[in-house]
Amino acid sequence: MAQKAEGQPSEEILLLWKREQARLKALLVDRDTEAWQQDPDFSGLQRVGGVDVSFVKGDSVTACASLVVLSYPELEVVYEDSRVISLTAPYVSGFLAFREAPFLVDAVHRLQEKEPICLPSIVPLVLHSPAGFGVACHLGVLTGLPCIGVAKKLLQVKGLENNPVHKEKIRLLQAGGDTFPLMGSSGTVLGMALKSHDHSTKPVYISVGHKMSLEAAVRLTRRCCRFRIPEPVRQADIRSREYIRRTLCCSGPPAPGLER
DNA sequence: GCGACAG
DNA sequence: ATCTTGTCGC
Repeated sequence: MAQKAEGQPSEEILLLWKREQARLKALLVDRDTEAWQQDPDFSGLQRVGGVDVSFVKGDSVTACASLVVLSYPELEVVYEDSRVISLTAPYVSGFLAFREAPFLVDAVHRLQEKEPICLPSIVPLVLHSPAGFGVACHLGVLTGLPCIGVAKKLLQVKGLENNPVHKEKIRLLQAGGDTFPLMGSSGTVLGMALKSHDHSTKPVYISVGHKMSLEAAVRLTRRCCRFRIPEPVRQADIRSREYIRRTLCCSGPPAPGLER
């Protein structure tokens, strides 16, 4: 039975989701497992991936999921898989993976059968996610690929708050590469705020995904940044958006400037 | 005057 | 997520 893509999920579904998260969490590997992660320059790493899902304006069901693969360290797109999808689960903060991950897993599987060459051995997948057990962990465990969680905003959970103290820490970040830990109320480090390049006001929030330490995740993310948003995720975002524009152009109000 | 909370 | 223009600065 499919869930509705809008509204709140029933308590029953929510319970199932929590159990599934707990099940997957037991399979999570939060340390470095690949040889290239030990190298200061990540030599040996040849591909990095990015995923994103873009939406149609007044539609909470129709979207476009994109998976891109970039060469490393050049950061040029060498593969793209974009397609229109129909979401079945609603968005619930903390459970984003149940809405988006199934389609991302599909894309990874298509990559594996269509372009096995693209992931010689390792494709670390960069994407958005928070601290805890977000999309990066979820996707990582389900695909077995190393993943990194990258979020544009702080997920306010487990004591994390975008309060004046937090804002002050952001203000104190000097140069690209500077970081500060995201300390949860339990005293655990849930992630890192990273100033992704010299001239960005807002940091990016890095959290462990799968098969990679937080330290390596931050270092690699930093190396994937041409602008504030890591290039793999940025390309996935641009391309999924563009795909929607070209494919579903007849929806929504007329574009500004084209009224007459 | 609205509303704050990954996408 | 999405709706949105110009503008200031490197």
